[in-house]
Amino acid sequence: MPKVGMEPIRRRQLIQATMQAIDEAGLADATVARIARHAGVSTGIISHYFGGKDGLMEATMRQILTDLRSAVSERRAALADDDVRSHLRAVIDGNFDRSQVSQSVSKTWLAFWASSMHRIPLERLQRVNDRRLISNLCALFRRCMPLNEARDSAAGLAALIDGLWLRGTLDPTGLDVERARRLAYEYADYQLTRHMAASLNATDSPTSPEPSKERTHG
Amino acid sequence: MPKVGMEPIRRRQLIQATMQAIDEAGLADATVARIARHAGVSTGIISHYFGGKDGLMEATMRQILTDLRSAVSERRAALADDDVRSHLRAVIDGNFDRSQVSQSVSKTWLAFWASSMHRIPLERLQRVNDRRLISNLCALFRRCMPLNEARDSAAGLAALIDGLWLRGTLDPTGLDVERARRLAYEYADYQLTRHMAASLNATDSPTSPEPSKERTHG
DNA sequence: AAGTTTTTATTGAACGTTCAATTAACAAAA
DNA sequence: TTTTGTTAATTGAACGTTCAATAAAAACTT
Repeated sequence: MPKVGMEPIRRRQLIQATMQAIDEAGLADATVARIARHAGVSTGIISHYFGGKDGLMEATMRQILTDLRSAVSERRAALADDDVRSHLRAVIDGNFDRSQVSQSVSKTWLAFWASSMHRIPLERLQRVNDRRLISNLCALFRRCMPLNEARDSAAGLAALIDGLWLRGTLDPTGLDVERARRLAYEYADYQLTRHMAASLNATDSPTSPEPSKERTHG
Repeated sequence: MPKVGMEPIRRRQLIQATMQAIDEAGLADATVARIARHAGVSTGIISHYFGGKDGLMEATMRQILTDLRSAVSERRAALADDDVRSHLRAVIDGNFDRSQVSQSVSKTWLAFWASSMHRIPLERLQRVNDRRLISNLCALFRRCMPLNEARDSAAGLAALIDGLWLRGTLDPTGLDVERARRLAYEYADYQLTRHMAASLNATDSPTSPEPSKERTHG
């Protein structure tokens, strides 16, 4: 009879080893030999369980997306209050979880992000995730503002989250998670209050103020 | 004497061809053969003018950064008004120029962004550019708010710009430049007015408002 | 013993680099 | 004007390396 229950163990091992290899050497130099070495197994095992390197890469990205999805939905499910603001903060917190977990996850995410533009299977996974974030945010903002404004608020907040995360990943110092969450919180609050003020004042001038007038050039 | 003055022509040709190749097939499949084919020359010429593939890649990234630098500084130099708000908008406009120029530039930028974490020469170039953007923004915000707040405003706006650009690059639809600029403008204005309101009210509570009913923190 | 898991050795394709040969431009010599 | 010499520019085939995939042997579990 066979050796039993090895498959899920090996799959988790190899996915973890893939992230470590990408963290260590980048996607271009994450060879099957290096990945296998990280997992403490031989190279042939990768084709055995994933059909090949591409299969392992896709499984790794799918794992990362699944983890992010869980991080967000768990936080939203655990909310005591059901107001928009709390849900927005839960989404923000969940999205910055991926950085907290480990540097290897962040680097792997970024590597896949870049290569998803040219690898169809990765692109599909990427787009599903992107749409979910926008969709979640838009549905929340929709509770207290018209659709068009909700769309812009969602696009802006999603961009800010991704931008903060991206800069934190590239920064050798690492991401300052507390600061990133604070900036994202403030932006979300700004979007909420901005609409409240507009609907209260009922003015038709939603555009910008004139903060200061200066001269010199930096 | 030989055919003279070919070097600057070939260098420009090959850098252009590199971006096209990366746009077409991604950094991983941007082989010297493909790049040479795009430029209409033979493979050997790359080593002749750039010392090798790595040299060409570095030169390509340097070109992109130089173009961005020019786009920003030209817009700032051409400003009629010298107030903070105008300068911020010039920086924003300049940063979204790189997307307008062409898709190949955006894709190349993103590819280098991801690989800069593992290639030291690219990382150095990347960091110089990052610091310049933050430094520019921080100096501008510094004109009308304390240093700590200016730092946060700069970090937030830089993240929003990069996030909008990143999402636009990944989106097959392409970046909606007008919308991206509008969202960045609004965020910049929010940072400016936020401080004005705080300094006018002279309250010691610079934190968030209360848009909807809530209690706990996510 | 029987069958699955795992290793090891091998294969063929693809890559970047190199370099001897060729081409083209120009100046000097005839 | 024509010829010859010189040299940068350019080619492309050959080379050595590296990689993922494969298959057959080995090890291990039931």
